[in-house]
Amino acid sequence: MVKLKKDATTEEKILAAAQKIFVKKGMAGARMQEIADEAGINKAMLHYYFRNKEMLFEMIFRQSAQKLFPRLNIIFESDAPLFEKIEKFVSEYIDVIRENPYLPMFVLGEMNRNPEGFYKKMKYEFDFPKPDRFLQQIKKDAKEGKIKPIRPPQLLMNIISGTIFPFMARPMFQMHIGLSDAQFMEFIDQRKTEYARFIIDAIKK
Amino acid sequence: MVKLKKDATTEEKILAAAQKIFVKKGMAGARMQEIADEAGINKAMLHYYFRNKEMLFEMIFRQSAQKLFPRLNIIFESDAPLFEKIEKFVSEYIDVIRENPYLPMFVLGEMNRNPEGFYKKMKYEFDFPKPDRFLQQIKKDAKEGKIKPIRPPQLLMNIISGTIFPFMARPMFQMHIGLSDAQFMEFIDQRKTEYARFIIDAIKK
DNA sequence: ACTTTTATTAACCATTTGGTTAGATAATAT
DNA sequence: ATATTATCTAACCAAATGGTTAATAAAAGT
Repeated sequence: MVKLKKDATTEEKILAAAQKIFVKKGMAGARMQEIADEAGINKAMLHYYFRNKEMLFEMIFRQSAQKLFPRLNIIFESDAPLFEKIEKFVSEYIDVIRENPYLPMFVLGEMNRNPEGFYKKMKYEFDFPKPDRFLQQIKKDAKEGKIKPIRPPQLLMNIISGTIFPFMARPMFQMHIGLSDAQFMEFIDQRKTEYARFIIDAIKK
Repeated sequence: MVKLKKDATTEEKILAAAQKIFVKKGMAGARMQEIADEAGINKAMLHYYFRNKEMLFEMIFRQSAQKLFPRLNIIFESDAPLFEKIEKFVSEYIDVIRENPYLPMFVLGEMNRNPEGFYKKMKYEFDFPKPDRFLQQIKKDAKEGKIKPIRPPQLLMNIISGTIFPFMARPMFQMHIGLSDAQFMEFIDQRKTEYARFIIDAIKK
């Protein structure tokens, strides 16, 4: 319907439109015609530039995963002390998602529907966040008594859950507690600092 | 394909099959024919018992939400002390989801795709969990200095995130850390007790 | 017994949807 | 200028898909 970027190349317009539609409706719910309309071009162009729906989808999925994951590594791989890393992770990652609030539901949802498919592809194709070092750090700090004993994967899961989940549960949460969009954003803003402190409080001695 | 309950009524068979297919593939991805096959009946029966796809879907969605939410109230409304409530919530709710691991993604996903639609319907149609009392309890305990100061909705979100999210991120997580299904279940089992303790550690003085 | 209602099926229908094609137009090279 | 290649469109096509129908079998009333 509404095309945003006027002077973008056709290919870019398609990708932008496809991103929007796929992310909102998923692979199964997205319609090629709708993507074409959104991009303001003829449907045949989609096939001209990207062979078929599946390939276009894969493009978008990869692009989405690229937006979502690589930044993790920057934090995971840094050699800051644990608490600082946690603070950085929560704050920065919330920012990332706030700019693309539908990405987590899209990526995890599609992954859920077709786990094997992605397993093979993704792992080798781009730098997937590798939390090994981060896990090691937790293990070490726990052993040295810097933090309470905790299983590293559990802590990692805790951190990520509290960061990502609020966006996935957003409609439910807003409807439930009765929050406006602005109030939800305020809630998220508080979270940027408070959730890291929460985590740290849970593990510090 | 494989029908499980032999002596179930046709209507039950349809609901069971529809549940399975809808929850796995979502409204858009589910095919009426596939549901019929799964139930081992003629496709026309679906329309005989449930008018059309949308109504069948709504049936399943409601049924799913019923499985997922009402138990929350039992815990929310109880008058146990906070820490006990948290322990109970995490443990019991993980059990609920473990029996229906795809429900959260299904319910939240569909809700995301069509927020307005559900807003109107659900709120009045069945007892939606009302965390008011629980939030009040947190507020009171914080004010009385029983726990560290924390905004009640933030704490609520933390509890729920860590309980539900692991199931939604399961494929990603397993692929990522390299866990077998058995190992993931073990991970979840640990979580039943450890996550409540984690939360409590974060808020206790 | 037989009439009526309920349950079930196979075949069919209309629309949607992903995808193709033949041809036009614009850009680029020679 | 002319040939060649890349970009784009309208019309079309075949398969998939939600939904219907007419006929039949089974159950329930009478």
